[in-house]
Amino acid sequence: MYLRGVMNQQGQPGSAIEETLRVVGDRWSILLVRAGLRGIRRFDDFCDDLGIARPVLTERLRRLVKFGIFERVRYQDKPVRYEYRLTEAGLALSPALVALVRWSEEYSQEVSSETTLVHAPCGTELEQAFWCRSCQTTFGPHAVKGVGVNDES
Amino acid sequence: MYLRGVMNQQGQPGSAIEETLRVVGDRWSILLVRAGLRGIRRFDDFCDDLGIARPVLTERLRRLVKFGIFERVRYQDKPVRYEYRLTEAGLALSPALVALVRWSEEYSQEVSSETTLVHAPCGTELEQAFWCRSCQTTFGPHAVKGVGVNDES
DNA sequence: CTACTGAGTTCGGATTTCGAACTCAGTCTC
DNA sequence: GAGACTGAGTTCGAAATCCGAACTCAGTAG
Repeated sequence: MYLRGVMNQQGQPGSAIEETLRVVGDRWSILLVRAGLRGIRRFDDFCDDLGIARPVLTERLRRLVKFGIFERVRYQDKPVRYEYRLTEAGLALSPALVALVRWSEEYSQEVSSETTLVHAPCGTELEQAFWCRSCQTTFGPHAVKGVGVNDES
Repeated sequence: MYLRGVMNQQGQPGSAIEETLRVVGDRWSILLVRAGLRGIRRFDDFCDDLGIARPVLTERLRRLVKFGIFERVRYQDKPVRYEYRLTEAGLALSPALVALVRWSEEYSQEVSSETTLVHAPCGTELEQAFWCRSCQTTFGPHAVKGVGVNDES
């Protein structure tokens, strides 16, 4: 097989997505982002909502803050209290989340097969597509070059 | 099939995405899917490409097979050899992957900001959008109802 | 004075991950 | 036909993570 410029062994850069998954690719981080999108901001609320262990939550939030996905905001002074809010970068993870939710709905028979993701203004179930500004068209994953979907085969 | 029966700690069913992340939400699984999309199929190639430890790869592949994302295919008899191919469900994870790659490129500090994802026919950098069949429009994450993106704010 | 809140820390034990070396059947090279 | 090689794993002990439960610390409320 041919490796195209991706060195991932020791301390090498690795591709962008590998770094990203090193930050966000654990069992909790994406769930934390989702909780953030649902409006959860406080330590104890994350804890209760996800059932994550406190020390792990502490460490995870610290890391997500460090990588600019959440920010730690003082929201009260008397007893000093902080909460965690998604940054713009954190919000920008929502397409990935939506894709995961859609996949979950389609391939996990389990439980409600009710559609949970809709276009807010009209209530229609949403589709996810790629958009080409030049061509003014939408297209599916097979016309994407770069993840390797269409490399060789 | 697929994800039926995945429980969280307390034995509760949990929402669809929680189950999904329980299967796919670790440091390696998504990278394995990506490697699969890039055409990698053999045990040793996954190993070399990702630098994943062999015992972990064994366990991870077994799980992904169990949940219908990869299938284990005998491709040779003389010495019996198996390889791992993405199933349809596995391929269907590509939108999530693409979303992550795009996010990585845009927000991940470090490394080249060269565009790696393009619309194959024309070479334009792709955008990712949601598509409403009823309205015949694309829209961004803020018009999505269901992940909580539009709760308050 | 006591109880409670919120955001953490500390603890010891259980689980997961790691790299390196080993296995095992068959095949290729000399 | 002896030795090296291949591919798909296992086995090992050490190191890193994860866990729940209990504790801390500042301030507030009764």
